[in-house]
Amino acid sequence: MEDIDWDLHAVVRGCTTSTSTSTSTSTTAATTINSNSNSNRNGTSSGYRSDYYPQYSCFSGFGSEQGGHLFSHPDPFETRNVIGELDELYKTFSPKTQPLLYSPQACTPISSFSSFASFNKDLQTQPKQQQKRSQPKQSHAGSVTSSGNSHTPRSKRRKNQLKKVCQVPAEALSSDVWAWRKYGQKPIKGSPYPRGYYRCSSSKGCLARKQVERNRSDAGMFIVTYTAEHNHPAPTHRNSLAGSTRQKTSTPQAGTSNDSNKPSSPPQPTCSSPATSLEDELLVQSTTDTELSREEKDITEDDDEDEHAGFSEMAVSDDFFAGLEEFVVPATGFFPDHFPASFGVPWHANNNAATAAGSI
DNA sequence: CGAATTTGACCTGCGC
DNA sequence: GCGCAGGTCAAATTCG
Repeated sequence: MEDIDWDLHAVVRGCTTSTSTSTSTSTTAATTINSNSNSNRNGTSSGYRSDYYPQYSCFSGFGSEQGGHLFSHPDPFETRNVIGELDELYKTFSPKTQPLLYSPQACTPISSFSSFASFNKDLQTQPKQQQKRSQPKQSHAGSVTSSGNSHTPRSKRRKNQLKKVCQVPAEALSSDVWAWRKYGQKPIKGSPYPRGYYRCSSSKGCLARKQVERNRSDAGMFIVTYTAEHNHPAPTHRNSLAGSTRQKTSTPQAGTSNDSNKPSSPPQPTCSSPATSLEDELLVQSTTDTELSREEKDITEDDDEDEHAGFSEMAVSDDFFAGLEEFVVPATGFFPDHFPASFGVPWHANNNAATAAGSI
């Protein structure tokens, strides 16, 4: 419960932020953060496919060194040059990949950051909050840790993992063909929105992971970080594999006037993907937050907003997209017919998410 | 009943 | 070296 406190504050801040900025980022850029020991066994087979997200651009770069300079461009909106560089990098990163589908206008690498994590940290200048987690360690799962994924000692997680960060519109989230299963959610310091952790549920052995976080500056955008790659072909149907992703929408959350806005998301089984749900969650949370904190807007620290607002990075390794070609959609088309419902996404419908957020 | 989500706890990396 | 924050696990819960 104590967390609530934290959350609320965060919420408040988020509210402010989201409302105030929101313009800077409608574009996307991509950056590959750090790469090394990620789990891609065959860097070739599967990966993140840029065409998958036609709407937002995808770039890829390498480790922080390169990635960093990539986005160090002073003017966030001077995409062209940057893009060119990105493109090169991208090629470097995935030589065999096809040309990026992103369009210059669409993508605007804004800020430069070597790693998303650090990026976040930078933003977070607020005083450290005391964590109340100093609880006696239980020998329960603690050690389990390593056992769970004995192969991947957490140790190298942060340092050597290949991460691909991208900023995508809410709609894009739902367009994800992969089946993701949520395995955790955490409030992120300095961010009003919690970060959701998802792993590929299509294949048990798949190490692909994804983190979804709402953009502080632009509530309409989500920061998605992909880690590792899929070791299996993308499902033809988004939900073909994990079709059972729960869609808790429903329920009597109807109270929210927002519902009226959304096309009452046609319960299309196929459309309701994990992605959607996560999207919902985040959205809901933010929404809730917004409502809650509306009054405290001022509290916010807008400083960061602007700065990161622009950062939309997307590093996509071709692998990711391998097999997704079918999903490639014309820049205009945006989504394949598979995900029509996604749009109607119950932004506020998911009380679950709300609950989660609130309970945090 | 099986699968997905939620949530609290634990572990590791990283900054100070 | 210490503490914080992020990331992951797994039990419990919920839902189809």
